Amino acid sequence: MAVTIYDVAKRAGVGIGTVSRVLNGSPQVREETRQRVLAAIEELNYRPSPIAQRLSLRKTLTIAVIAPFFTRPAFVERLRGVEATIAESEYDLIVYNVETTAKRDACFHEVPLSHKVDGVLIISLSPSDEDVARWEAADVPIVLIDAHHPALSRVVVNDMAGGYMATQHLIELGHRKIAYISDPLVNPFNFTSSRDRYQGYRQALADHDLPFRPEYHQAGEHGRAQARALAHRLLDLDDPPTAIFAASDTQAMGVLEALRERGLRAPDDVAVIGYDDIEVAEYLGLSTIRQPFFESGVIGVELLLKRIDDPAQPPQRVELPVELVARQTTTG
Amino acid sequence: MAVTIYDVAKRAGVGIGTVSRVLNGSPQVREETRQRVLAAIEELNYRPSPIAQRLSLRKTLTIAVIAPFFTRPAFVERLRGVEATIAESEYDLIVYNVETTAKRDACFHEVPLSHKVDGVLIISLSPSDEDVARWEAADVPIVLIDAHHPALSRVVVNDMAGGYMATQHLIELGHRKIAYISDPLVNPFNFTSSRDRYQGYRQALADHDLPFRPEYHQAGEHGRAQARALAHRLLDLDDPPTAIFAASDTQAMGVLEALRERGLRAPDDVAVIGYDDIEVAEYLGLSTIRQPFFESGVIGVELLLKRIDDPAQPPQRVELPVELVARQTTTG
DNA sequence: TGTTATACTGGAAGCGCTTCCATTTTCCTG
DNA sequence: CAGGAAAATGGAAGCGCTTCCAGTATAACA
Repeated sequence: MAVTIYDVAKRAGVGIGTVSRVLNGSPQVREETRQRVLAAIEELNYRPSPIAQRLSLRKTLTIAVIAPFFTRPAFVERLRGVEATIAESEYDLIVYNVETTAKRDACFHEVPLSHKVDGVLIISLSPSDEDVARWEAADVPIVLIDAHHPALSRVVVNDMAGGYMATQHLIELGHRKIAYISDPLVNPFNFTSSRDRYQGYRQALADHDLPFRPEYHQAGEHGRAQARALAHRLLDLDDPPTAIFAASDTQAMGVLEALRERGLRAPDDVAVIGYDDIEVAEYLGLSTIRQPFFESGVIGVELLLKRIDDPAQPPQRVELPVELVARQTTTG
Repeated sequence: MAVTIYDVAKRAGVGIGTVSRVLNGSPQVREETRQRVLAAIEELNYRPSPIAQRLSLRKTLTIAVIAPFFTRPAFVERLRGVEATIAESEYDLIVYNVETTAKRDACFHEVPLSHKVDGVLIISLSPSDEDVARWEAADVPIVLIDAHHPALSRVVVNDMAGGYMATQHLIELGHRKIAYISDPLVNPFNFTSSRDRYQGYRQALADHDLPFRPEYHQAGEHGRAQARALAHRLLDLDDPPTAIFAASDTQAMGVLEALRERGLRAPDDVAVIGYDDIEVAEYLGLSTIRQPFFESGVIGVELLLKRIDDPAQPPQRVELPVELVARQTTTG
């Protein structure tokens, strides 16, 4: 049915070994023979079967990415970086979107052991020791992006520094009553960013001799609506904060919404800073902490491909910088 | 190295045919034998090699999606629908992100002929007759989402109706001077939505005996910043419009930005309606036309899988409804 | 011219499955 | 308990490649 290497060989009057050699650019083919084979390939419009190649090579030439892509805008940017880098390699990219812990567990269990991929990229989901042990037995290279495990290669940003930076920015603007709105510090997905940013927030307060007030930390499910409710709770306090640091821009939008509902304005009444610098942040004039999403995807893939080529590589940790982007919601 | 079907067969004291039969749930295996095989699989922690299965079955069990995913928020929603549906099937999903016409052409040329996939989903990119002819020769099922070609199955929304609906909404609110901001009607990616919505816009004007004024249609590259510039141009007109219909919410945001820069307010000074109902539209109080992105992805996959199972299926066209979402930027 | 090193080439074996066909086992029936 | 139909099973062939090894052509040299 489909054209195979045998058809090409017959047409070119050579053996299949020779065809294979020209396909793979082996130098040990006489130029004249190569041309003949190339002509036959062209005439038959032949494309080698990737499946057969993979079986023979004992490589899948594909890598998987497991991520909660679509629940948060930032993941899309990371995926762009991943796709762009994979596209330049000989690998295919297969994607698994995780929106529930059940799906995460299923992916964690099945994907690395499925013989479907040569490596796995995991975004924003930190595996347990048990997961990692299971994977090591299977000998599948794994790289984390925006997630943590000491035994695995990973590319991260310093969320603690980011939290510190955001808080310090507010302090430098003269604020003393600074609240923090985030996801639950402990959550089923084991997202660590809210926790790390919280550490930075606490540290910045401490370094500037500001007291930490438990009621100034409000945590709830991720989302604009939830953050809005948390902001209202903060503003209802007897001694409400004059500045709010939200653990993501999405949440910061909820905060802005709450302010608007009360006829309050940022930064005059309450300063607001978010985290991520998603697309709309600029439009909203939202101050934020920018992290290099696209680049994290690129580097994650690079680490993974390197690991696949040389499994002896020790796990590597790459830390990317974050950057303060001061806009109107803090500086007016 | 890896555990193969032979290892399982030996361990269970059966032939490989029998192991294959239990793997594939064939009924013609004695229960006792089945249990023995299952036990061996368990003990050896065996997983069949998908590559070998695929070679033997002569199916790739994977489908590709080609899309300009990341340049516009709406695509992400569609991708979610695609992924969710694929995840429930036995297929893998491999993704190609298209951000340039060169990449699009490369994907259009290579992907369907590559023997890598059993079917292809194309989002928002309309192929040429030549493309389609080439694909038909290769006999690869193709389904379009939000794109058009008479010979291919596709799931679309009625963009003309959407454009009509948006315009009529503005007319019903009393507006007579209604402008339209869109992508170029003819563009390298051959996106058709701006064009179709334009038709609807024109038709609604005509049906209500309103003149079409060429200067009220401003087209430019997609993007908030570009739309902002176009809006300024409209507002600089001697007789500026009192309402602006933007062909996407992203562009509507640019319009709102321009208004803000002039100290104008929506809807009092200028009413604004967008298209898509992306996430932030609600936050902004932006009136818009909602289309079922997620569902379009789901249905696209369903059409494709049906087509793969039965290649005799004639091409099908599924039209999804659009819906007016009236918010503050038109109704105050 | 013969000899030998070197450059090319053909094709069998093997990758890990599915499936078909032949063979063996089990189960009825009389 | 024999005989035959039905159920269960084993394993060869084949999917389309790569690669290794053996063999053949070519070139270089004496």
